[in-house]
Amino acid sequence: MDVQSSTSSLVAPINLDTADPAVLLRDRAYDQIKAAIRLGQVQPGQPLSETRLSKQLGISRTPVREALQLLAQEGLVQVIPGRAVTVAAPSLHDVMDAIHVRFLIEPEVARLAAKHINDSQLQTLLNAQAGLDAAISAGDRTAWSRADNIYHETISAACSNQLLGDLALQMRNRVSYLSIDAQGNWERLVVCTVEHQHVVNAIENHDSEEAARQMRQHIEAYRESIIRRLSHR
Amino acid sequence: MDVQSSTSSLVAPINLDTADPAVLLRDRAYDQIKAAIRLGQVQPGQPLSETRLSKQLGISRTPVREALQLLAQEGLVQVIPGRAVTVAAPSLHDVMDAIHVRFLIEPEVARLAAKHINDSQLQTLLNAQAGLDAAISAGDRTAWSRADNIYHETISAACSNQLLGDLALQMRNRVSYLSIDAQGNWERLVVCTVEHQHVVNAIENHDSEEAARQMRQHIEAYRESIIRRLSHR
DNA sequence: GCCACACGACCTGTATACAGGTTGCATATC
DNA sequence: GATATGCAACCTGTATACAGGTCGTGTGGC
Repeated sequence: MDVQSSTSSLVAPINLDTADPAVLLRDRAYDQIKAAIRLGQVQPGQPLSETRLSKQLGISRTPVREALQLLAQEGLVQVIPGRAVTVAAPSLHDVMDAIHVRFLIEPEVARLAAKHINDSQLQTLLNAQAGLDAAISAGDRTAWSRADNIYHETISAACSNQLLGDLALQMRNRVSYLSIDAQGNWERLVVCTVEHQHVVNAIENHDSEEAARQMRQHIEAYRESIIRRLSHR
Repeated sequence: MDVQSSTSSLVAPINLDTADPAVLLRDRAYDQIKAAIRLGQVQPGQPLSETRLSKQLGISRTPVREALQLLAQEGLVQVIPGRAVTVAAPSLHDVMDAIHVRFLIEPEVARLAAKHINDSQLQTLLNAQAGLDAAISAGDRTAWSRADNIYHETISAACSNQLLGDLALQMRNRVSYLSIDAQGNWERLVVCTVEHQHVVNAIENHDSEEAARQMRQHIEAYRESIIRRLSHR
């Protein structure tokens, strides 16, 4: 079967009438394409034709093109000039490089978050953790993934260094859509949830060093789970 | 005087005949605009009109627009949707955030570079250091800046983690064009050159820990020089 | 049966056209 | 003289048009 068949529309058309016209089409296209990649609706290596996407989204090529370039800058798609745009298919080496960066950045994000988090953010974080726990109990991968996103976004937002927080999210997004990632491995998700709880506890206690330590452990465990999974095959 | 007067062309027209047609106009526009910002030919806060730039470069708005969006993603320009694109004018807080990230990343870059640098890269690095020394002796700011760029680019390239190296360069570019930066302060440049030498020595000896330590000290000294300079006024 | 080549569909990169909104200035009004 | 108002230039966001190149297919030759 042709994987790039246009029979299955990867993205829903953008409703130009109801949506807020102040939101740029570029940004809406960006969100839709990014979501499609993260939900695994398009596989790594698969081509993303500007023309086809623009038809599916019901807008012109220009905003689609701009959205793809944003995604390329973030490493989610790969642009081969003059030929094609494909969903990025990072090598194992690339993945390890990204994890290395996460290992440098995220413990510091957690440390700062423990210091600077405000009440409302803390509440969001606790809710996200509760969502992770609930998803584990219910055996619901999708719900877990959704809560996980909120979890990481909240910590990043709480770290009081927007640049650092954004980088942390970007590094995470670079690999989180890959099948190599935790999503596929239920046992890893269970352990991961416990690790998350440790970080939350430290942040709730405003214990910066502990938060950093727990996050470091979390990333390290994440790294090892990937290595283990690969050598397993 | 009108700072955005079009009498002084900020960028040179792109020669469409001689240049390699395989290089996208977008990338050439990107290089030109980036250079203009880094050379201080356009000041932070100053508007960059797509229309005017496209006329000055002799190309259409499309590639100019794409170049500006790349620069926006890297934090060199700020886009205010529907209104204007301006040269980014980061606040002191923003600058400190970027330095914080550099403090996390660059020591690791130096550590890895000490491990993985190859002979050709090492030669380039030694040449760059010689260029820094020579520029100091000659009192030539421009030459120093040029050698400094090569210096940092070489270390980043040598660190064997392209993502990390690219991030390091990006964080540096975010602030290096500001007047707050070292460029304006000759004494800082002299000290900076010595610090660079220490890093080079460690890398040449393949002493990873020492390279990381020296780079950490370098960033810390850089941070303090900025604070000192600001409180000075 | 296998390889070379030509054709055609498609796609990207760039240019241009159009619409809506913003800014700044000049004029009018109080 | 200060403030409100209307207008005009300009600028961005989006759509569309055009040119060149790439890839796959199918045909012809061996």
